[in-house]
Amino acid sequence: MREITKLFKALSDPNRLRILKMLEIKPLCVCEITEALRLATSTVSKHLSILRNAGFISDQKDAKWVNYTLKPEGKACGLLPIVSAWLDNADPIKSDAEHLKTIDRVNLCGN
Amino acid sequence: MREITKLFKALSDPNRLRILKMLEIKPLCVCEITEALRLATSTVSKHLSILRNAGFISDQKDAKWVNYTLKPEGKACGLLPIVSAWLDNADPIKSDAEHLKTIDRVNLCGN
DNA sequence: CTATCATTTCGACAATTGGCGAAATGTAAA
DNA sequence: TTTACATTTCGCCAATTGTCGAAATGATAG
Repeated sequence: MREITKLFKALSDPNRLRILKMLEIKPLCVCEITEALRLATSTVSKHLSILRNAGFISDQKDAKWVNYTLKPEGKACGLLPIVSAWLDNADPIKSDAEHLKTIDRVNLCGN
Repeated sequence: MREITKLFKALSDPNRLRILKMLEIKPLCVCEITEALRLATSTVSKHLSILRNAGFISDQKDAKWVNYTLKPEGKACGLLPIVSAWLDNADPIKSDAEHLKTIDRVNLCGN
């Protein structure tokens, strides 16, 4: 029961939904997501830990960065196709996708 | 976006999930749900308004009582089959179903 | 018309949540 | 080994949430 409510709590925040939709496009590191959402790094890190803990995403170290990716297996992701389709028409989602094209981790974080 | 997060917030509380599962069995009035969950009536009423507002349930007046029922149409209920299956194995759900058999609104609320 | 009674609304309170900046962590490069 | 820097953790604060009891509501029954 706790597992299940944790899963829905994770989906209850607009910034976390934006993160999931951006990860649908490609894996991203914390600083890229921070730039896209315009939140403090620590805030983004906390959102990511909530999504990871609920089973939606996982992380892999890559040089200086931590890449986050959608986790295709697991109970949680049975919902994602449905939710994802709803979100395509929601407000900041399309502009996030555009914004993402202009974001480059090397430019963002120094090289 | 707000619509969608409202929907997930509604599913983020264990007592509200218990209510949805009980309504899957049969329509219930507030006092029956109150007895099943052992919460204050006002608390149950608020949970029901959150579920109604998110599009999961609707209410019909029936003599002295207000019957709540699952709402089969609407975006919200696309999720329910999936969620419902998860919950079948969750902890208080089965005992709620048993408990429900012994609950009668006429006995509960005087006649 | 009045009284009853199921339900909703209100006000209060403790607990949780989302946000921030600062400090800690840990890894990669020098 | 030491430095640099991306990320996480830690306090803190304001806002939201789940809960209750009391008061308001509103419809039914007498």
